Amino acid sequence: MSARLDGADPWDGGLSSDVQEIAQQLLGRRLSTAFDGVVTEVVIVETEAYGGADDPASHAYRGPTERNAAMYEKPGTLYVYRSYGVHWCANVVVGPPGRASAVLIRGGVPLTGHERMRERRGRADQLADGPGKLCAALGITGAHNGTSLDHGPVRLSPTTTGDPFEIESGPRIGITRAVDRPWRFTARGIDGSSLAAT
DNA sequence: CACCTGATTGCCT
DNA sequence: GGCAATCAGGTGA
Repeated sequence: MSARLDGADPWDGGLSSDVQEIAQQLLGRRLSTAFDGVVTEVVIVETEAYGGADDPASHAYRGPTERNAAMYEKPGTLYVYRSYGVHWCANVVVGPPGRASAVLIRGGVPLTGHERMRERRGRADQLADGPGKLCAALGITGAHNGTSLDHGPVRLSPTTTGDPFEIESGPRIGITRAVDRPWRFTARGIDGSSLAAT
């Protein structure tokens, strides 16, 4: 399996209705923040697709709530929620509006701002290899929930790094409902070694 | 209102 | 591998 964006807006047209497709297309793209004048950036290497009312594992399965409100916003909106009362997890809302499907960003490879990310994580390794770790490394918090990934404080690049990779799929992690759906996607072949480091 | 669970992480044995 | 941390949402009395 392979995925290319070819410059097309991944949230437009028919693609928007297929959250699994988008989840795979987000692999290899860059997620970045620039707080206090310091840019931190990772390459997305692991994602999970979550549907709306049709997905028992989705936060939107039981309809709109105060927490999941951002999921009902337009595609390209950032949905951040608190996990286990401790961590933050970031999702990319995908279309169409009102469907409330989103892609959880589960892991990334550090690309820019390693020093700042090490400070935020309090350690030098495993900076972004988990949804909570990734948010911590980039400084993403609930304050950014509902912001635009196109114009907001948290940005998602429209293209991939260009590095070749293969996509592996498997069951989603940490859920108890709809565990049979293989909606977790991992980019195999991206380890950061060939990516520019700063 | 009380209780339970969870799209996790990191420290402990 | 086990388990505590820590809290909002969901469930039920």
